[in-house]
Amino acid sequence: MASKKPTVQPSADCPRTLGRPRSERARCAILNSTLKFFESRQNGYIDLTIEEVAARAAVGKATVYRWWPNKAALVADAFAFGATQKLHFPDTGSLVNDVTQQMQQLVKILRGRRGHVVSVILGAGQSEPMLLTAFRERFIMPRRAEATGTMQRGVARGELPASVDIDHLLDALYGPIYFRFLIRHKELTPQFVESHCRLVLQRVLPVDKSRGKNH
Amino acid sequence: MASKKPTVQPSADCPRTLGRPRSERARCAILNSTLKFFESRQNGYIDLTIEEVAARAAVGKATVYRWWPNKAALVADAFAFGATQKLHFPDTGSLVNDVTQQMQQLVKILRGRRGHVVSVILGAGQSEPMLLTAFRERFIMPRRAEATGTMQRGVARGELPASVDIDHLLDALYGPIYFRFLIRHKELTPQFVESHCRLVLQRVLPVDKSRGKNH
Amino acid sequence: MASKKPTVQPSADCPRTLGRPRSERARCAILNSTLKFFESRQNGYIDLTIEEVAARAAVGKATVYRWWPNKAALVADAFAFGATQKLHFPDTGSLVNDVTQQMQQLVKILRGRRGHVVSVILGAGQSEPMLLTAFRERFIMPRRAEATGTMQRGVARGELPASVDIDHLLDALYGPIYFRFLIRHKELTPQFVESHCRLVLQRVLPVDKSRGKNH
Amino acid sequence: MASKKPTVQPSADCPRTLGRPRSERARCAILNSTLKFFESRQNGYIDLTIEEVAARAAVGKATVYRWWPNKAALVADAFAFGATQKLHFPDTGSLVNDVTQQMQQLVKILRGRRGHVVSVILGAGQSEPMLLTAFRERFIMPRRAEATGTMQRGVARGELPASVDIDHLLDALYGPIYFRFLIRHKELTPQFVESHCRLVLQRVLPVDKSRGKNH
DNA sequence: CAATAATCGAGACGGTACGTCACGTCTTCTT
DNA sequence: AAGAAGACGTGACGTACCGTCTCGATTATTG
Repeated sequence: MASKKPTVQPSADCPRTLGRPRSERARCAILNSTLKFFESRQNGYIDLTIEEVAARAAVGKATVYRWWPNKAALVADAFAFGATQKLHFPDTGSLVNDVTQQMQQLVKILRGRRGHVVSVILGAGQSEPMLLTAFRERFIMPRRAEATGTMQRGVARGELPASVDIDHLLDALYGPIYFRFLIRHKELTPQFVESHCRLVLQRVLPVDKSRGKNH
Repeated sequence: MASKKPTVQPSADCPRTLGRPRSERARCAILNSTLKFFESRQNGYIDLTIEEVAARAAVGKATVYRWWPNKAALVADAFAFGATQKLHFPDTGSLVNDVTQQMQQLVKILRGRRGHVVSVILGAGQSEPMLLTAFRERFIMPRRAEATGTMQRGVARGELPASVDIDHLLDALYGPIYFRFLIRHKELTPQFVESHCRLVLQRVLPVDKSRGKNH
Repeated sequence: MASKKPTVQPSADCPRTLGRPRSERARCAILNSTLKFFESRQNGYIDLTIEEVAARAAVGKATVYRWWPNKAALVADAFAFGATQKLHFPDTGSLVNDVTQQMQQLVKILRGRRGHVVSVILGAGQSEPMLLTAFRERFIMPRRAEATGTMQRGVARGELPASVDIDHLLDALYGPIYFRFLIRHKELTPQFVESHCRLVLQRVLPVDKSRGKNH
Repeated sequence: MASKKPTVQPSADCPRTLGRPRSERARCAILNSTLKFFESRQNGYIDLTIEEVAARAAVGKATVYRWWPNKAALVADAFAFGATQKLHFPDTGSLVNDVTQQMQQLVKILRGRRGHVVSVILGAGQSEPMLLTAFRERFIMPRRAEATGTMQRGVARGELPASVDIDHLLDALYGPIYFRFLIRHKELTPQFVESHCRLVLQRVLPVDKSRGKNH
């Protein structure tokens, strides 16, 4: 579907010159009104209406449809627009420390205002492949790439065996976080994060150095 | 919430004798038509229309609304109605075996027809607390209770330390499964299940027998 | 349409014996609840609901349908059931007096509680021939027959010419009453009745005796 | 009642410039489809369905509700929209002639296609004050105003006494027409009109010239 | 500077599904 | 057999949003 509606800025080869230029005010107002809707908690993807988004942004409905083909695209863009940039891995020299600290940051986000947007997107994404893909590409994957770097540093330092399956390890680390976040059967506390990091990494660490190696 | 609309069977204190009794045919037709809708894959919770459910079940719309207050309740009931009963833990004498086998069954379900219903419910549940609660109570929790039993057998057998946090352990086991199931960043293969079980359950024993004690 | 549902009481030749006899209580309750509905003023035929009639009469809906084929029949019966019997022509020896007195009684009814039922029936009757016919046969015609008698007495007394068209005369007398009653453009006062009787009868009376005949 | 839904054309104080303008095509299609429904005879006000009106006009249901608050308003407007304009009093120099001719026109309309609309409106109007009022203001009253003019000419010409109660006289003239039209107990023939006009207007003159004065 | 062109706000349009209500029928048990 | 209770399939109700379509007004570039 080569849509005529450019979600991103016009590419350089397209003149993009005639007529009134797109209103930046409108764009921001729309994205913000979308974010605001979710951040109030309680409301879900289904309850989000373009009609209301437009009204709250003091924008014509057509202006929304001109730039976003559907609700999913709008929500994905809104999320990216407001995405927290400050979610990074430190480099303290200790794998466990690095991972734990980053996961604590993640959990803080998930439990905060912005967290609701994440669950809404993941939820709606189950019925809207586009939305899920967008979330994966824009949120999960970049962080995963960085996490891979952290793991490789761990391997280099000898904290992890060279044979470790990093993808598996990341799922083992983050899976239970999202599990509790999405199923809500138990609270997602910092204590849980702490203890979970230890649980998983303890299993992949080479045998405790203090006890001596096995060979 | 003392709703007038009893989704469950009438409690004993209600005479339940006056008037025409509820049609069992209608009830089944409605639930089946709901299930069928999701099992076709592709369609999401938003696309499910009470109007269509009623029509496909050859039932009046009002009959649906008489017994289910909203779409979420209907879907939850439909899921429970068709819920796979054959998802149980064997008792092979080996914790790893028991858990692995049950998780393989679970993954088979998640990857099959019924799996789509699960993702739809979990997805919609992010915006409909009632739906999520229903799914948790009816699907997750019963299995979790059984799993707890299996773990306790493991403790009794000495495969797990008495101090183990079973809730945490279950999240460590199942979280990554659901993570891959919901985020879809990597395929949810039997190999992954196998290897993940090993990862989490290995070295849980207070002392790995094959390596001998340290003192 | 030889309906199985007898609106009138069973004829004598029908045994009418098997099973539980029709409940007189139910019949009265239904008719009364129907009348009561209209007498509150404000509510119209369209707003009358069999559901509500049954509920207010503490009667099963089916019991209403068993005895009355439709709303029109029910309303017609209810009207007949509660029909004022005290609408008769006096015989004072003076045509003008007789007619005036009866018309004043009629107007009193039309302006009272029961009047609303009349307008409702006439109104609904415009779209339900059966209802209009019922009202005509049960209310208009009997009175008209009596009026015809009064007129004939007038002819006998020499108050009216023998050539008078009684049907026309009655329409000239009652038409304007119902006109004001139904169109509501002017109030239907006793003064109007008084003056209208004089207007019409003055035109059909033989030339005023006090002035003597012309030849 | 300062309704937001303007049934009439926008008043001058309203800019009426923003947004897409109201579709004249839709307005006409709706009114015509309403009229057509009644002109088929047989069907009554109750049977008229907004759903069907909209469908037959190839118009969204919401468009009907946007401009007319209820069925009554729609029917009233439809009637006004198609209202016969050619119902006027001639000025032949003779009161009896003028009135007779106009009443014959009226009766022709009442007995024709459009007559059914009139009876439907008057009927439904008995339960819907708004509808009755609309009919009175738009149909009855304008004609009555004109009739008053005709009567006043009669007074000027000496055909009527200056003291005549014109309202009463008009009711005496038109009441019986509508009486027969609504009760349907006798046919509404041109002969009846002819003879009724004569009845009411004869001897209205203070002194019948043809017979000479009495003193 | 005027013409051109795309966007803006506003809001009406033809639709679809909503959740409710009453219809007239039915099925049960009770009287 | 008739009663009350109340669930049934049906279909219209009036509402809310959908995504599209005019409008007049605005804001840039181009001739």
